[in-house]
Amino acid sequence: MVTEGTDRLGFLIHDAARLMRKRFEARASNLGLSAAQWRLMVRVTKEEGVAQARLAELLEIEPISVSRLIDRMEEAGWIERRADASDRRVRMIFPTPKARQAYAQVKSLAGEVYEEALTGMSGEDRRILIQGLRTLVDNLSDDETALCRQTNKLESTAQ
Amino acid sequence: MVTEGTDRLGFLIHDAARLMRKRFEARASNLGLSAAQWRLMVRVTKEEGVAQARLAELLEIEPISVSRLIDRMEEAGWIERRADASDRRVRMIFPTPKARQAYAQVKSLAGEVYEEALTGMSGEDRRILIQGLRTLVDNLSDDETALCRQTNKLESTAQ
DNA sequence: GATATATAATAAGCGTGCTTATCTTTCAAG
DNA sequence: CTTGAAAGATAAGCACGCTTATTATATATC
Repeated sequence: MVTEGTDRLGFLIHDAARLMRKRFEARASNLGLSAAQWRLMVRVTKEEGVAQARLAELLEIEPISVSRLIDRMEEAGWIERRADASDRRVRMIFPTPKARQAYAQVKSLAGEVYEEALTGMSGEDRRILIQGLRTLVDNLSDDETALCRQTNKLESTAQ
Repeated sequence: MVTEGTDRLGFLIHDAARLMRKRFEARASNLGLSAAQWRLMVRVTKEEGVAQARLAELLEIEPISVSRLIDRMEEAGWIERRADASDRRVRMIFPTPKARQAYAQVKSLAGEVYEEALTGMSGEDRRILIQGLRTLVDNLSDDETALCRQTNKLESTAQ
């Protein structure tokens, strides 16, 4: 089954992700919040006190990447590490008051970017685009992370 | 107009791009070719002898990024720099025989990844997904790069 | 209880993007 | 010509992802 334009899919998605990140960061530049930091902030806000290792699972990045992302976010005053009394290996991550205050603002800012991105598309086409992206992500997710994906789905329906 | 799931668009596209790059690079690992290097190789193959500054425009990345990408690709034997006789500031970029030989193989490899990504989607949904991504990229492209996008479109229809 | 394995976090170093600054070369204005 | 602006390439240094290795702590097994 050959759909016209499919041979550019990788380039298209790469460009879409890049432009979306760029537009978001331009909007959030006054806050000094990057797209990666925003992704982490969403998780930490929904699940306060989460351990770094769990964050790495949720964000599907490596623990070391979380560690350094959190270094910068802690320095910028977005989150703070606290020791876990029951397991001294663990650092529990909490949003700061600054993060809690900024959350709603950044969320609506992200919504604006999405609306700009989808301008000119019908509701039905938007639905198919989103669903197509979900299918694509499912198709490309490794089997060994399937359990983790299930968990994410349950959470996202609960939000 | 609120379409269900739209509030996750940024996360979805980010994940899709990440997984696609990851899957491609896993497949191309025996060749030692990254996704970024493949994007550049496609351009250089279609337009031999292109200058680095022009490559930066085509790829929509910064000239310095092209410079370092090419450093590594030259070292790996994918491309070569040649001096431009008429303008000694310019480095003309050519694919090596090795690149020409690998091109078809990598192209079909990319096609396989796209097919895996789209598994389970109807032809019509694929068409809408691709068109939606095109719309999104157009919507988010800055006005100052509009001329460049026009150029790209003309080229891609000609391929 | 001692020891082996597993887990949480971090360190070191690389790839690919970025911004800002510098160097060389070209070209245009006087 | 000369001089100054523009353009091509690169350097330096940062963000955010990665792999591989290390340290500290928990836990399981003998």
